[in-house]
Formats: sequence, C-alpha cells, structure tokens
Amino acid sequence: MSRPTIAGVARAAGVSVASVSRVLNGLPATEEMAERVQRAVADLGYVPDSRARSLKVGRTFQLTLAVADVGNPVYVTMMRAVEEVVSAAGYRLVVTTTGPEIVDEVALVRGMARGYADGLLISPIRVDEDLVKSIRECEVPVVVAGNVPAKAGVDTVRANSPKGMLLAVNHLVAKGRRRIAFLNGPADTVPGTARAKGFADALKAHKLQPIAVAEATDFTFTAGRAAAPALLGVKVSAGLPDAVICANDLLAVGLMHELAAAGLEVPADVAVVGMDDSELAEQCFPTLTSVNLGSAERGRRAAELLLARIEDNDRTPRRIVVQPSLSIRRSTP
Amino acid sequence: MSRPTIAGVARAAGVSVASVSRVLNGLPATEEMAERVQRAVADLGYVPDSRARSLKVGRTFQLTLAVADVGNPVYVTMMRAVEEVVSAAGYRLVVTTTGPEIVDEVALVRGMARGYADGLLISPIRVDEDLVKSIRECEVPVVVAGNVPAKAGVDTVRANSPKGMLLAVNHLVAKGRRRIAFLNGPADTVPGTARAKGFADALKAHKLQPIAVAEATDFTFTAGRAAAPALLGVKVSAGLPDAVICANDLLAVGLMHELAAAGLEVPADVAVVGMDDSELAEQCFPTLTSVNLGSAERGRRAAELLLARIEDNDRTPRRIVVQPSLSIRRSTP
DNA sequence: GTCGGGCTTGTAAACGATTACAAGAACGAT
DNA sequence: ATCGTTCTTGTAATCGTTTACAAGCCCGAC
Repeated sequence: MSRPTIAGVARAAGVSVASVSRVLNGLPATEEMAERVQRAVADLGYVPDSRARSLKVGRTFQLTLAVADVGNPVYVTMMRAVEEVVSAAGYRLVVTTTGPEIVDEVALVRGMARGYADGLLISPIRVDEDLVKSIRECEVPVVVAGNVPAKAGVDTVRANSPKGMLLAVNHLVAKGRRRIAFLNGPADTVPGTARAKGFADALKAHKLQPIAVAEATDFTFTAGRAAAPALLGVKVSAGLPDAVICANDLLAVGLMHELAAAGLEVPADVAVVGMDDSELAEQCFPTLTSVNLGSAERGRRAAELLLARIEDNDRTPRRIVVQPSLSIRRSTP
Repeated sequence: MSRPTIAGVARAAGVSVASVSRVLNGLPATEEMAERVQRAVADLGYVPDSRARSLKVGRTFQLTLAVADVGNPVYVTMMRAVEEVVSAAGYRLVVTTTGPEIVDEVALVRGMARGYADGLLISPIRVDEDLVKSIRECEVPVVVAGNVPAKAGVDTVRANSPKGMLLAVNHLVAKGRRRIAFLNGPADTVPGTARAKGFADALKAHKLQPIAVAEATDFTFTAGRAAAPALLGVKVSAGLPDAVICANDLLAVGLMHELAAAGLEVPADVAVVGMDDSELAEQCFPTLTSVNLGSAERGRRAAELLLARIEDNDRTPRRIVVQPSLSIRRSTP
C-alpha cells in the first residue's frame, strides 16, 4: 500500500481532485466541502508531493547557498543568518561547497538552470569575467555576498573593509602605535585585495609607512602561524612591529600563538587586531580586538534581497554595503 | 523565449523525445543519433529540468541534514564531512535547523513524506517515544547520528563518550590528579546524559569520588563561563578541584577564561580537558587537551550509511560506534 | 417566468521529463 | 525467399499536482 495521492483523497471524500487541491491551498470552499476534505486527508494521512507541486508551479521553495567551504567560521555565521531568514519565509536551504576553483563556481551557477532551487546566494572567493557572465545569464535570481562589478547588474551585499581597516588603524594610532604591520590572506582573493588596499589607504591617511606586510597562503589558523616569521623574523630589518592587523580572526589567533612562543606579550609588546569579530575573538586569550564586518547582517540582508527579487524580478538591483564597527578587547592596549 | 524543453530539442534534432532522453541518460544509441542530439542540446543550451525528472523517477537526489543549530561548531564539522560524501555521490544537501524542541524534530521527520529529499540524516538533541515512532514510520530512509534505542530499527552512528571519558580520566590520574570535577551541559540532552554516566563510571573505575559536578544551561562558551563559579566558588566545601573535565570544548574554553580571571593557572593549578577535539582546542590558549569523539568520522559514516540504505532499503540496520581518542595538549600536565 | 450574475464544483489539460510497448529496420540462418 | 532475432526508434502513457474553463446551481431582479 503506497502513499495516498490527491486522487485517493478525492475518492475517499467523494469530491473532485480540484476541490481537494483548492481546500488544501486555502481557496474559497463551502464549510461542508472543507470538512469532508480535511477528514479524508486526516484519515488517509495524505501529504502532498512537493515534487509534483514543484513541476506544476515551477517553484521548489528551495534556495541555494554556495560558499567555498561550509566549514569556514565566517561562512558559518552567514549561513546561520541566511537559514533563519529563508526558513522563516517557508524556503528550504540547499548548501553547496564550491571549492576554491572559479570554474566550479561557474558550473554551479549554470547548473541552477536545472531548476532545483528558486534562487542562488553565492559568496565567491574569486571573481572573473566568466563568473560575472554566468551570473548575469542565470535562470534564477542571484544575490552575491561579496564584491562584483556594478555592471554585472546583480544585487550585492558586501562589507566595507577599507572603512573597517581605518577603524582598526585609528584605534591603534590613538593608543600610540605607529609601527603597524599587516597579515593578509591570499591577495588574489576578493577579500584579500580589498583588505590590502584598505590597509594601505588607512596608513596613508595617517601618513604612516607599513612596517611589514605578509601574505598567508590561506585564511586559516595554520596559515597564520606559518606566516608569522615573515613579520617577526630577521627579514624585518626595520625592527619589530608594535601592532599587527590581520585579515581575519583565524590568522590573528595563529599569529598570537607564535607571538607567545617567541616570548612576546600581547598587547604590551605587540597589539593584535583581527577581522570578522567571530566568536573566536572573545574565546581566545587574550580576547581579540576585532573589526566587525557584519557577517551575520550581510547574510540576513542578502537573504532578504534574494527573497525580494524572487517576489519581483524587475526591481532595480541594489548594492548594499554593511558598515563595520570595532569590537575592542584585550589584545590592544 | 523561455527555456527549451526536451520536446524543443527533439524538434531541433529531428528525432523523438524518447531518443533525446536516451542519449542524455547514456542509453545505447547510434553514433549519428547521439551526435544530432548533442548538437541540438548545445545549440539550444538545453538543461534538463530536475523538477520534472524528480516527479517521474521519484527521486530528488537531495538529502536532508537536520541539526539543532547549524552554527554550532560540532555540527559544522559533521556537516562538512557529510557534504563531502553526499556531493561526491551526486546528491545535494539540504540543511535544516530543528531548534531545541522535540515537536519540531517530529514535524520535520513527518514532513519528509513530501518527498523533497531521498533521505534524512538527523542528529537529535533530545529523543522521545514520538520521535522514534516518527522515524520508524518515515517515508524515506533515515540515519540517526546519535543515540536512539536499538528497537527503533534504524541505522545509527554514535560516539562512545563513556570510553572517551575513561581516556580523559586515565590521563589525569596518570598525571597524579585525583580531585576531578565535571562540567556538563544540560543533563536532559542525549549527549548530556551519556557524558554524565560516562564520568561517574570512569571515576568509579579508579575508585574516586567526584569533587564537584556542575551543569551548564547549554553547550556554549557563555554557559561555560556562567557555570564556573559552581565549580570554583565557596560552595565547593571540599576545596578546589585539581582537574576539570568538560562536556565539550566550548564549555572548557569558557571555564578557562574564568580560571584565568580567578588567578588560577592551567594546568599547574587546575588541569582542563575538553571534548570534541574541535579546531578551537588547538586555537585556544593554552591549547586544550580534548577527547576526540570523531565528529567528522561520524558524519562521514552516517552519510555512507544513508547512501547505502537508499541503495537497498532491506539491509539490516547497522549501529556504528566510532571510537574516541585523546588529543593531549597543554591544558593538562 | 426568465434572465443574468455570482458561487461552487467538476473535467481535463497542462507542467517536462522517463519508459513500457510496439513498430520498423537490418541481418543471419535456414 | 522466409522467418526469427536483435537493435534502433517512435508513440503515448505516466508521475501527482495545479488551474483554465465550463457546467450547474441558487437567487434576486425584472
């Protein structure tokens, strides 16, 4: 005995399938009709098949979230925010890991044409012409969490990392630090480029020269540790920095471990500032001063944009910038 | 001009829809036929509609992962492992947050009857008769990551936390600690009960009495801090513990912050052991000795079980137990 | 009494794929 | 030459819904 279909319910209730469908979808019906249908539904334990429904109405009530790595804490915060908004609106969330390759991202965007989801929220780690093109031609609405050219004509939500950098530098300068170094992630990534430029500009605004700039191979704890010697080692002929800004919290924590190993005290000898203001920032020791780039808010806003665009695909694309703030903790004086 | 359908391709290629479908699904076809279809597909940019396909074949090639909170690091590790296995097998992953309420979990399991996914991987935080019943009656294969009664007749993958506890206690005892306390999470949760019992048994094995047991309101950093006084405060008439085992890493890190605030040194004054061996364990300071309960492996094995059951629903349910190991770091002597 | 308008309900045609079945072609064996 | 077998291809049914359209009914207005 297999699952009852709408036809079974109709038979059991002695009405037509159309009537069953109408009652189930809340369209006007007489009291008696409604009751007969409800009873039959309850008796048979009928549950409508969403596959069939999707085919007919052309919507799946699913949205895809694509990030480079679901395990990365930055994305986790975003994902949680997205999931909240999306599920409150009655959608399910499909998460996909794109990996670091652009071609995989492009394949994913193209694949949306299969229609397994009603929209795509993508946070590309690297962007090129192909990707922009595929996004513009995508069969379903797309929102980008990150930085793509305005001419792409797509809704975007991004952080203002230059401004965030400035907050960090202002704070350090106010505390008397002048020998400021920067620990970046890979410079060929979207956040990597943005932060490198932001750092340079922020120092310029204070008429300072960077003491040292290092580039970790990845935005991870391990890469942060590995890159530390480049900032502290013999190569730094000008002497040690008295403050290091890191492109994310994981790098910062990695660096702090190496500082401790080198016998340097945070913040007395070297101040450390992270970015993302993840939960890690208040869990590490000493607690980490970090630039809050609003990842939760970015996730929330992006999800809202996507829902709005699904509602009305003709609205003009919006480009939202979420403002940063600085969470001051113990890793700076 | 809307998306081309299989009928459009058939027309363009001058063949029947059946032939197009066959070529696309790799069924035998003459060289010429294959080529004509391929060309038409390429010309039109045809992409098959997965909604229609799902309806017809009765499968969506999606799997649902249900956890209490997608943001929780334990689940993140599991999710990453699950996503890897699942996507390698050609499935998409739908993630759902159930929240802490059992009724929501039950509703979710029942809702699987809608057929939007081919299987469910659920990690219930609390279990009752209703939930077990709904799982047993579920329309699609279910695998439980966690502990449900054997009579539920469902594939399960779980950690061996009693054994993990024993590893922790053995280690502490070997290092000369005898005044061992336990910081648990909520005792009415599945992991909470298991770990409480594991702790009691492990101490008994060494003929030791627990110095103190506290129960945090949640498995979080904040709850860990809040619960610290119960272990360190005046209430502990018997004096301070010389070691604390915590039910997860977040609690441990929360506790360590309070220890530092109270002027106690880890591990000299108090040794601390966490559980889960999450990335946090090597990122915090001092690095945290932690019981590895194999969350990644649990995720992987659970996903594999689910795929296997989808393949063959008649196989006898398996109950896999993943063995723990102890990662020794600096928070213990 | 007849007509028209508004409700309710049913019939049947989609949605876009897969696939059972049948028809036709090709080919070798007798 | 005929038959049977195998292989390729096409026709049409099917999956389980939603929904356009039409039919039937009731009711009040003329």
